[in-house]
Amino acid sequence: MLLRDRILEAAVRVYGAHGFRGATTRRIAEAAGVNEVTLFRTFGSKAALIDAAIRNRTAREDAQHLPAVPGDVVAELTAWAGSIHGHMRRMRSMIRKCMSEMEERPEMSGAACEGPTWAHKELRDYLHRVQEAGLASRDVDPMIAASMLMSSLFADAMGRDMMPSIYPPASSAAEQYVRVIARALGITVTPRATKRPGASRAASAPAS
Amino acid sequence: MLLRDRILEAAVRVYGAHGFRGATTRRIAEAAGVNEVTLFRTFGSKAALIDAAIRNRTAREDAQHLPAVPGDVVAELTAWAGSIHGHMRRMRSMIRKCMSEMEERPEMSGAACEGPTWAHKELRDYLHRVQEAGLASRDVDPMIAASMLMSSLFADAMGRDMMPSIYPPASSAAEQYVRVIARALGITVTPRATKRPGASRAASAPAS
DNA sequence: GATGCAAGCAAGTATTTACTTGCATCCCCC
DNA sequence: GGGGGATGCAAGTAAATACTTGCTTGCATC
Repeated sequence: MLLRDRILEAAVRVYGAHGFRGATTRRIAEAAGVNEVTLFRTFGSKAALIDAAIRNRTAREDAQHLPAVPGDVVAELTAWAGSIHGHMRRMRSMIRKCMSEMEERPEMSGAACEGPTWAHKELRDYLHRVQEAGLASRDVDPMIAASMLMSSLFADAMGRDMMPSIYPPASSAAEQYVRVIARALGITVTPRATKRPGASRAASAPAS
Repeated sequence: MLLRDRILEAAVRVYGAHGFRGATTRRIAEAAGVNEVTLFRTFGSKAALIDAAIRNRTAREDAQHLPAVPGDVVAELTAWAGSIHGHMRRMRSMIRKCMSEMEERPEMSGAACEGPTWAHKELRDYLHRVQEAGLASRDVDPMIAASMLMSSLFADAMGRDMMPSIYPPASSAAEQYVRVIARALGITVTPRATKRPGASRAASAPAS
């Protein structure tokens, strides 16, 4: 059934661009290259269609795991954070709409919360294992550290479009966040390989 | 002119609850206790009204400053972060809507970016002064540290409603974020005064 | 070729929305 | 007391929206 998937994909695209109220059945039908009546025949109502579209999108998250026994913590975290960051950035339009409509339509936007909640737990548990292995100080609550790294990735993915000046370059953002968290945890971090020597320390002096 | 302000306040309230498309002139008029026609006579159009309402709200931000010469860094940052966090939390509904509609109506939602951008700069410059004063390691880029603290406050304020389990209790959140950042910067932090002794280290072990 | 199902197409319905018009009413200032 | 400006009220308009109905067309299976 190819047509159903095409409609779902078009719906999530239009929803991401215009939100629930802005995602008119006309627009979705046009985006899917399908007659408007087909939407109602296949999904019953606009709400059911968009609900299915969001669920369909959030379902196929390829959940990436952190290693059960920590090795090179900074490298492992950087890879993981980079993938989470990329995922959030790809879904940013939809996530923004879901967040903004959570209060009005909790049953459909709620699915978007499961991903971050799961990822936070994954990260928190990993950091706990790192502490247990004696690789990090026990003075920092892993739950807080996990929250902060997740928050950094999240806010970066959401805000980079609107306020590019307050975030590091996208290519190295995840790594830099991980390194700060690692420092807080007392994990020894090797100095960054920067293109221009000396750029790593006090890189951004105040402009004014 | 009391009536104009009453309309603006009602408009921003309805906008925060329902977004641009959901903020119908009927709803705004009802919330303001005013005839619908008055909206058009006073502001011309719905778009102009909501634009004015958002600008009016974001304008009266009482900008809190960090001290020009750093003293007790953790205490100063905690106070500042707490105020920013409170502010973000009070405006969270409106911020969510602005973020989600930024792509569709950049001219009106754009005003919401100025606050965070300014706060980030304030924080980054402060951290730079802390480094210059020899109170913190120079190995961490102040811009990254500022981003991460701002991100933590922001994501907390936005996400706490939907995912309360992944954030620390609201009363101590700002302080905890500040302490982690301080650790990363190599600032000596005094151990937290917790209600139950021992709760500060390894406070949240994995549940499963 | 007949049958049945899935999809397109055209048209229509009831509701909502932004916005307008015309008139009555109130209140402040002179 | 009278005039003017601001506000309320009733009604209406044009457009958009979700959703329905009736019919045609294509296609695959028997």
